[in-house]
Amino acid sequence: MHREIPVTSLQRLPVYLNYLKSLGRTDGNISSGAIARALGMGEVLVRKDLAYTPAHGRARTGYNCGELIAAIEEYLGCNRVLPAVLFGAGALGRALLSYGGFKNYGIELVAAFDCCEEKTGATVGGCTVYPYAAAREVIGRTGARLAVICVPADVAQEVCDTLVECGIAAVLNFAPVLLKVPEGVNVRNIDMAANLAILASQI
Amino acid sequence: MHREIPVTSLQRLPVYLNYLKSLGRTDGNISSGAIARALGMGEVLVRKDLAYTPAHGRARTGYNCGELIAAIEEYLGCNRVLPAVLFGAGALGRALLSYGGFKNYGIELVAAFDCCEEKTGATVGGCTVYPYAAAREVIGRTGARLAVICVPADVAQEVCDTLVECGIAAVLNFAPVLLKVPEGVNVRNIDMAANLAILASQI
DNA sequence: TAGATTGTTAATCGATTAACAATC
DNA sequence: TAGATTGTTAATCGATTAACAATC
Repeated sequence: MHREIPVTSLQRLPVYLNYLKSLGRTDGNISSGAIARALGMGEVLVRKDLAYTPAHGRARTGYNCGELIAAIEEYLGCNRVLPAVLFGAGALGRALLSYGGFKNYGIELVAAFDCCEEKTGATVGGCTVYPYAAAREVIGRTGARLAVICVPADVAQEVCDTLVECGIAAVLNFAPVLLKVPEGVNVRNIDMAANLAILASQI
Repeated sequence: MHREIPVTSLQRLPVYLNYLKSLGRTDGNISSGAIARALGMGEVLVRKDLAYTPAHGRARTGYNCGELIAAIEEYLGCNRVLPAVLFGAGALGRALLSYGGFKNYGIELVAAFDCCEEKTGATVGGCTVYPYAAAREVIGRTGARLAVICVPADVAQEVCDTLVECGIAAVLNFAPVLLKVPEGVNVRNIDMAANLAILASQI
């Protein structure tokens, strides 16, 4: 029936979701054309993207706002609660632990880890910071399959290897290194400095 | 001669740069094939990407490591120092202010702004935190054309409008909103929660 | 020279856009 | 009904990959 969603489409779903939520109304309809104009994209693209979700538009009227939001949230899995762990309780790590935005997508940071003894034992954003040695036990106990890496670049691969061993299936990596992982483990990289550099080079 | 670089290629240049630097040698040669294997990409793609920079490989020997690093750095403008400002001195903003990685790309955060009076006046990562009212003066004085937005989603557009008025040409936006900007202003978005959600949905 | 590697031109692949029939 | 809008099939566009001549 439907082919698997392309990553490009998947990346746009949270954009639609943010926009729809920002409208602040769950009743009434909205057309793909209206969404497209608001976000500066093609309307066919919007319809194609939404077709991967359980959303179902109606000719002449468009999509019901509330239903559309619910459909995207269901597709992205915002309704279940998925536990995630974070490695590296530095400034960025602690910022992420304090950040409330993950719960909108049904993700909860349940534990943090740091190699530095001074940081372990503390609680940040409701998460206890454990030493690395506790990783296997805590990951096993919480059932986390999702991890965030905020450690310095030179130890990121080592940390990642440990995570994979502990059964982590997906990693959001903030360290500026390309992590080597076995097939079946999914990695997304966010290099904030590189993103700023790309903008700078275009000025 | 050369067409303008596609954004996809531009995004890979920092990846090559990180990898080459991680090798820790500036003498000796490296082939596009070796880079490709290490990073899991096609070797023709690597050569095409590098062809946008001033790098010049030699048949049979490949690229000189030091020259290649220098060429990518030159292309990305890592050698000049470009001033940038940051809006929103919350946990994420402060983490970015303390982060040392921008200087590798010739970018320096020179000032921060926050609407909260309690935060203004402080110094984080060598940056003074100013009130919003000082934006025009400080941006004018520093000559910053690059800005980072770390404010909550509901005020991001407002902050962005101010920035554009102050002559900012490029914005790195961490708020989960699609910013409306006039033509000629470049925006890149980093939605950290959405990135984690994309991974989570694929588990 | 022979062979490895570059740089470039042609082919392929996938994503976006255009066209349009279905339908409310 | 007429017209707006969806969902889908075909066309286009751009990026990646393959093929290959140049060359060190």
